Amino acid sequence: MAIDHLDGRLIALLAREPRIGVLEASRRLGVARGTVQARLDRLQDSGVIRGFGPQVDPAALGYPVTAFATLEIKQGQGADVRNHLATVPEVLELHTTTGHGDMLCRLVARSNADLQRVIDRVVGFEGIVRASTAIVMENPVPLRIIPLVEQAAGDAPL
Amino acid sequence: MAIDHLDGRLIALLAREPRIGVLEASRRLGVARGTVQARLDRLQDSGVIRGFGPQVDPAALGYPVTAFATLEIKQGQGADVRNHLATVPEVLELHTTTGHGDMLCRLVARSNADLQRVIDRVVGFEGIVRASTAIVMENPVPLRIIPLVEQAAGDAPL
DNA sequence: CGGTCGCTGTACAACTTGACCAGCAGATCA
DNA sequence: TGATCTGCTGGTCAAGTTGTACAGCGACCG
Repeated sequence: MAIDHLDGRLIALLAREPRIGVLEASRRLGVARGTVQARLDRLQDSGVIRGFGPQVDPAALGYPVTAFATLEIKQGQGADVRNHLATVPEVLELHTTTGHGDMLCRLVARSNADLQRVIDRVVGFEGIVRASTAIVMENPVPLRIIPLVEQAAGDAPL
Repeated sequence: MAIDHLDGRLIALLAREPRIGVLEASRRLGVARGTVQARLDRLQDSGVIRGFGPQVDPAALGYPVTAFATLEIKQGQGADVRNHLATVPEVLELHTTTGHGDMLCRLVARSNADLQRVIDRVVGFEGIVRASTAIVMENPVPLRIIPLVEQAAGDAPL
C-alpha cells in the first residue's frame, strides 16, 4: 500500500492533534471534507492506520522501569513459552528473532526491585534456558512513525 | 498516578472500540456522561493517556521487516549518536540501556536487502563501535497495554 | 456539624457526522 | 477523437454528539 503526499499530511496532522475531527482536518489541509473522509476510510481499510486507541504511558500508571530481555529457548518449547509470556501483564511485547537469543521481550516494572520479581516470573518457566536483561535508562527517541510516514509519502508520486 | 476500576474499564473500552464517543462510552459503562468526561480529562491531564493518535502499521506502509540493533558506543559520543539516529526515519525507537550494549534501537526496512542499507546508514557513524542486529521473525505478543491497565486498576481500591 | 468531593440527570445551543448529489478535471483506452 | 473512470469539489440534509452549565445527592473528613 503506497500513500501519497496528502495521506502523509493527514496522518501527520492527526498525530499532532488527534482531537480534531474530519471537518477541521479538511479545513487545515485545504481540501473538501469528503476527500478527507474517503482518504481516512481508505487508510483504515488498507490497514495503514490500525486505529485510534488511547496511548497509555506505563510510567504514569506506576511502571516507570522498562527493560528488554533476550531469551534463549529450549528446542521445541517456543509455543509454550509464548503462551506463558502472554499471561504476564508486565510483558508488553514479544518477538521471536534471529541472532544470539531466540526471543526478545519488552518488560515494565514498578521499580528496579520489582523488575526482579517480573524477571523471575518471566524466566520461571522450564522452556527458557537463559535470559539476559538490559534495563532502559533513557529513551532519546520514543516510538515514532511520522518520519517514516513522511518518507513513504515523499517517495510516492504526488 | 493510580487508576481505579472505572478508569480501567474506560481505557479498555476505548482500546477495543476507539471510534465510540464519550456519550456511547458512558452508556456502555453505565455511568453519566459527565463522569466519563471528567475521568477522561483527568487521565489525559495526569499523562496516563498520552493521546489518541493514529496507530500506523509500518508493514502496511511498505516496511514489513523489523529488527532490533544493539549498539556499542565510543565513550563520550552518546549525544552525537542519538542525534544521528534521530535523523534516520527507519529508526522507530531508541533506548540507552545497561548491559552488553549501550543502546538498543528498533528498525524497520522494506526488505531484508533494504535492511542492510538501513543498518549501513545507522552504523555509518564514527561514534558507533559495534552493532549486532536481531531480525524479527514473528510477533507473538504485539505491543499491548490492556493487561497492565487491568492489573493497575485491580490493585487500586474500587 | 459544615465543607468538600465526585456522580447523577437534565438542559441548551453549536457543532460535527454520515450520507447523499451533480459537476468537473485529468487520466486511460479503444 | 470520443467514451469512460476515478477522484475531488462544494453543496444539502437529518440525526446525533459535544461542550458547558446547573441543581441535587450521598460519602467522606476534620
